[in-house]
Amino acid sequence: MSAPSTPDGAGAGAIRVLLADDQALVRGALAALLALERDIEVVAEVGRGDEVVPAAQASGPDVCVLDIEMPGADGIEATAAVRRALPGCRVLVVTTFGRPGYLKRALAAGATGFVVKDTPARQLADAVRRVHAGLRVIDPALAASSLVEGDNPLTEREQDVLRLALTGAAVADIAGGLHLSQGTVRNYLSSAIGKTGTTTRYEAARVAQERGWL
Amino acid sequence: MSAPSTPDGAGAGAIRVLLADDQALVRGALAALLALERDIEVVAEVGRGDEVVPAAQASGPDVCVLDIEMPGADGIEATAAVRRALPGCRVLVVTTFGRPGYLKRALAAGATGFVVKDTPARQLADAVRRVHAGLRVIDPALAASSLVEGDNPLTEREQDVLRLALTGAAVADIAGGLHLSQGTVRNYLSSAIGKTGTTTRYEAARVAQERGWL
DNA sequence: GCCCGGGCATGACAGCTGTCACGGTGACGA
DNA sequence: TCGTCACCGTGACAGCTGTCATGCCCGGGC
Repeated sequence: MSAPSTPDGAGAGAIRVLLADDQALVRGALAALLALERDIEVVAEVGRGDEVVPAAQASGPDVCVLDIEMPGADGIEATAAVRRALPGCRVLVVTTFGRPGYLKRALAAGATGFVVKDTPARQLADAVRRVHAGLRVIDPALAASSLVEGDNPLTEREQDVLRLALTGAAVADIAGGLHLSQGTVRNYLSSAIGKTGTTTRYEAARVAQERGWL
Repeated sequence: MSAPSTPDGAGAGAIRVLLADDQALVRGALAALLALERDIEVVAEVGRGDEVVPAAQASGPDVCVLDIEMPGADGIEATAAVRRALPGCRVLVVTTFGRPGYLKRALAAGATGFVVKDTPARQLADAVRRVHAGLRVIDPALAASSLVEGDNPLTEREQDVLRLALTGAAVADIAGGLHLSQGTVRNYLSSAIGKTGTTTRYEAARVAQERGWL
């Protein structure tokens, strides 16, 4: 495979890529996949969100390929941090769950591309190239459902109580954790249940999470 | 990298591998990783559990590398089906969640190996070789926690009601779905809550799922 | 200055959840 | 034959959940 010229005129240099995924096997496999491309070079691999920026600063990638669910910091936080620390570096988010809420937050955080792990493997390298060229790479179906779903209707406090509800905490525990009264917590829960169209706080939390609202 | 001789004396032939994972990107990346090994050949890739046996029959793999969570049939069902249909074919289960319950059921279904996606990438090929040689490949930490946790204490009916509880169904819905009275359902739920050491049916269902009891 | 929304709170209420006691039936193993 | 276990059921009860009405305070936008 011949090496194409890079859009910014840098000549024969390969696209330098940093990979972040908490699963070592998946990360290594993705590195192997990208290493097949002569114009792409994997220069760093990390397994935690909070290792992305230090590793990027040390290795100087052109593109960061980031999973979302990682310890230390999630991929969206890492995206924002990368954009701040290395403005010339572009971010491609690669995630298991194609959640419209994730897509929106990723783009808001500065990601150039967003693909899900259902994507055919051969498209990953192309996505990296396109992102490197400054082109948007977003799964069309996901973009469509993101438009349909609209913005997150939950207030900050509603999100707070739902996050604790996800852990199975009782109203009294949530109240204690957020320094609110139990009645207030019940009001926020009830409101969140209404906005998600569910009947219990557990369902509300799950649906909010699925939509990327949490 | 030189090709080692195979343990069964088949000579220079590479180990034929079938890959099953519902995420195309992960599946393709794993195929790329294994394809780097001169003694391993990926002969088929499928994305659904119920495609495993037909594909295996068509391609004649020595080892099937199976994810667990797949549409059509999960990797444990696929393991049992492969062992029945092609007794000479060995199975290596590769999964995201290292759940002791999964491990036990996978081994009971006939899997020779069981690794989690936290495994370093370079160990996958070695795991495939060892499984091909008939050797057990099991993550030691997982094996240890599997022994500690003991068997699944839930009765069939308790599992049934917890599965429906996972979907957020109310007692009346669960009763209707299983043709039981509401009181009976509450008794089973209460018993399952006790056995999982939780306080709500949602937590009980989640914990049971985490332990591989569901 | 007014209006609106979010945050926070109290209180009342209907219905649900989970626990517990008790009991019948059938299968199975000793 | 007996004991045990799972399955199934009823009923009572305490406490929790979710809804709803109502109201205050504060900050932002018009």
